Amino acid sequence: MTLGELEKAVLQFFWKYGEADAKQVHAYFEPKRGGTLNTIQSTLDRLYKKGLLKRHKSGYAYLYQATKTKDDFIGELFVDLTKDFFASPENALHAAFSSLSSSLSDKEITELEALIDRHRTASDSE
Amino acid sequence: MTLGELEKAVLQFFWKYGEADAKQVHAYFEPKRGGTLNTIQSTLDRLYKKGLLKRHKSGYAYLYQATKTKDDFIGELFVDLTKDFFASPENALHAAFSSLSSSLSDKEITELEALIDRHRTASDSE
DNA sequence: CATAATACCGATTGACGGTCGGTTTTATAT
DNA sequence: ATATAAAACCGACCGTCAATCGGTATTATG
Repeated sequence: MTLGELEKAVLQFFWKYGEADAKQVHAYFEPKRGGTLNTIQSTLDRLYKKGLLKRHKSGYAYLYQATKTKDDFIGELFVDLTKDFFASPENALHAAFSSLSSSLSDKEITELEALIDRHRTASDSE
Repeated sequence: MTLGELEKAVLQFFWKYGEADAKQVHAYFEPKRGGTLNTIQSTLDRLYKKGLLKRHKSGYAYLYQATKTKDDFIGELFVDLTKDFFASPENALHAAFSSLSSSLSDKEITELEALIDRHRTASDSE
């Protein structure tokens, strides 16, 4: 699943603002980058067909919103593009952390550790 | 930086086998997927121009090898494709872990934690 | 039922990976 | 030095896909 620049920007829009129709999305992007309403509609439709947006009619227009949270999207994206290189997402996560760790501050490491502890506790109680 | 199927496979080859010339790479892939030596050469050249392979002459041919470890590559790839969505790689790593954590076993979590501890210790001693 | 608002269709453009034939360059052997 | 074999390099073509947008069909509403 490869995403274009506009597609990524539009996804970001939905994670930030929630729900919108093509007209609203266009109003948001037009000052920043130009382009017609049609272009936005195509992009919305492409993201819809890719399963990244869902929609329902409201009056004339469709109202779109993201199907996944940003975190889940990133998680899936990560799995998707490491699957060609690693046997399992765990291994890939391990690799990514190893590589990135040297640029992480102690604070960030502590936060990540806290996140891990939280998960372990949650999983213990199941 | 987007990689094609063959490009990914060739990178994997170099991480596994180290150093090789076009002929050797072709010999490796021909039984699996066909294709001429020229196709392999183009791919090698493309990866070279992308900075993912380095090379030096040896006799007639160039000997290629990966410029980055697999882990570093994955780390950079991760940064690359999260930079459109997150302010910092740390946030992205956090998100990816949050999303993926539910599918991690306790053993995997413990390993990740150990990895983190190791890094913290190393950084303390600097 | 008219019309305004939006969806939908189709064509075009630009990148890019994959593919490979043909030509040029170069390392080696005589 | 020169022939030749081996590899690099060039250029073309195809398929895919995101971006773009004009034009037409559809549909919600007054």
